[in-house]
Amino acid sequence: MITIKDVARAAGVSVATVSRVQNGSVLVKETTRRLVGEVVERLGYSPHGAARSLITSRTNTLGVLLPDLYGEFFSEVIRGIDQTAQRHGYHLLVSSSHDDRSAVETALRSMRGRVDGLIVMWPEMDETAVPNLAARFPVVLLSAPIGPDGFDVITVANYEGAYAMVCHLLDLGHRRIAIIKGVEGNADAAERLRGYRGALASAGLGSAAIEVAGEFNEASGFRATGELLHREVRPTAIFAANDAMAVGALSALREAGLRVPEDVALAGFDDIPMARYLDPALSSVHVDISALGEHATLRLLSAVRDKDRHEHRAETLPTTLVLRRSCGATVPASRPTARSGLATFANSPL
Amino acid sequence: MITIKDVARAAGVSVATVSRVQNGSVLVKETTRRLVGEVVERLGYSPHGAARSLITSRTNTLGVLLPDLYGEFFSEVIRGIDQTAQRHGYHLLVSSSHDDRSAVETALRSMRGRVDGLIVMWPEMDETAVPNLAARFPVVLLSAPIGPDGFDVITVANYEGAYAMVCHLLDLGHRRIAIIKGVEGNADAAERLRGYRGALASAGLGSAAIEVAGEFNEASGFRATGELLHREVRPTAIFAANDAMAVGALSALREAGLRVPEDVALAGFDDIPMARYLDPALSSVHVDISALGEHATLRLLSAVRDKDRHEHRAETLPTTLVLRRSCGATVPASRPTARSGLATFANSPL
DNA sequence: GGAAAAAATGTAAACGATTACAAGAGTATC
DNA sequence: GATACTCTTGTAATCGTTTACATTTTTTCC
Repeated sequence: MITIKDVARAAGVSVATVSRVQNGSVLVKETTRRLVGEVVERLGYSPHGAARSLITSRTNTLGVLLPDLYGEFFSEVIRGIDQTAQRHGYHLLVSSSHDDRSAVETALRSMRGRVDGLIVMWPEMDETAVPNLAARFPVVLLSAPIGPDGFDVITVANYEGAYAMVCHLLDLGHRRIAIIKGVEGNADAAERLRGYRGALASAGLGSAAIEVAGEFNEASGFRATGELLHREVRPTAIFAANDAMAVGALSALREAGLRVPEDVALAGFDDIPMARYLDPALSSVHVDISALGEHATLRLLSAVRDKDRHEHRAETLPTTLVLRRSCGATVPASRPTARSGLATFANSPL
Repeated sequence: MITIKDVARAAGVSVATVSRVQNGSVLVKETTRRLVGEVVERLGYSPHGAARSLITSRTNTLGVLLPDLYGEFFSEVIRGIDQTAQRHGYHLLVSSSHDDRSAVETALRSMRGRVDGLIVMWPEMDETAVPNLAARFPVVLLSAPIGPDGFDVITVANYEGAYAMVCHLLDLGHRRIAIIKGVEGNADAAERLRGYRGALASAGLGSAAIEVAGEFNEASGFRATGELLHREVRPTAIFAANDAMAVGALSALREAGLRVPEDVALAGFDDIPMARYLDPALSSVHVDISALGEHATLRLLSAVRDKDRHEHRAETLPTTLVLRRSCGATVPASRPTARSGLATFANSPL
């Protein structure tokens, strides 16, 4: 492999000069610059990243720790992170499947000296994990249920979104509204549940809650819906704590011969890209998922570059209600309006 | 930041000993091992990745270059890569948006000394780019239209898959079958088109081809379908060269008040996870997308570990026809069978 | 108890870059 | 022509590890 020494020798200059040319230093005569440039080109030299990182103590890389890489949600998060990082000249080191504490710690250790900062999405996290996270390099947390002591935290307006959606279902006249809950111990799931309960309570229906467990994936949404349909008193509306479960619910309802929204209304959370293409198109609480990644990256870059001046804060991304056919709002079936079918092309990231 | 020297000093041993303990060398007395271990723990030491890479010339990281990170297809590819890499103790450095030559070259340069090998998905690549790829580190190409001289290449049975799907549509009695083509210059797109033409030709319909341009995304599928519907002679079946375009086509057909499959049959390619949840569920040429990533990773790991013994080869992943409602096969609407709706849970990776 | 062998530890040279500092080469000024 | 600049280049230390080799300590065996 070609090193800087090879280039220096071939060009008849010192390694310092080659280094200076590579880094665009002004202290190089034009003729030398050209000479070295040619040799670099001819030999196909590219600097050794690790060596560079070692001496400069900057890697130009950001670490990303996600619970999983499966599904549209994480895909969108990564896309947001990647776009932003790339725009600022940073690479991405990704790692997934960190459900338990020790897996996260292992991943963290292995990142030292490889990244300048880290984005961690870990909704199951609790305060006891904090000490391990801090004091290595800047960290931005996504969906973590803790305050901004030591890191930036970015969350989604889960409570408000769920509250609004359930209120909407109430407005449509539903009184038996079920929720398919998210993963136990997951911060997003907990807040969405709280929003659901809050909305029911505000309508004086606090005791009418119908709650069934789910795990944020299609299969559990399918299963949970089957369970709901076997109860004596069937719900007239189902609010799934995320879209993946809503997709499973939709399959289960179709399978049971029930029409959506006529027999059972359905709503989800996240507004993943797929939501608008389902039939009926899925009403959901819209989250700008890639913006989540983008904000996280911007906070992290700020922390990385102004280590001193940067101050941590907690940020909450707003949610909006996206009403499509599945919840039985007044959107006509055959000719979808701006918010449901076709016109989504206008504001979709295609 | 804590370095190995700090640990050595605190433990009253040399850095060599600390290093040995860290790497589980057998040449360490048990008591020393414990002592050092405790100090490491107490100080929260973790070795510096770049320093380690520099001296060992192994990074334990694989690079991944994709055209994009958007959509279910790439998401699945990455998932396959990640799972496999992780299982073998490797990290992933990802980079996206490499449509043109120079972007790829830049990305390549910046990877030296940061990765042990590279997976490049670059369907628009041509032979002239080969010299730049080789001679740095092991490279595995996905969907590249070139032979295995210098790297491993993994492709999908595009021709066969498209051929089979179009034959199926012919079997169903369709005679005016349109194709929404993929990106110009894209190897996968070209092969799928060739399969379409081949199938028509085999039925003596070579001159009846109806071809319209597309770009592998929902919007272009929508647009292309609109175009098809405005022709004097409407096709009775549409074969989209990938599922994303089929999704757009489905929206356009629904929008035009046409029933699928009764008025127009529809089929896609890739069988992305979303396909089974559409209504009607989308018939598609199934590609085991995450297996694509997995195979690429395994080939690369082999190349990385047995640099000498490893020999390059070209591998083609088989495709299978997945018939759901959208193409008008004999799958009943209300009770989906094993291949279409519900039962997909059984073999899906949920 | 002492020599030889085995086991444990330490010393120091790498790895490939960056960069402070020193030094050499021009060039303007008197 | 010497002095004091500026501009360009080179020398060598440094980053944090690993590891060959040297050295010390412990064990074995007679």
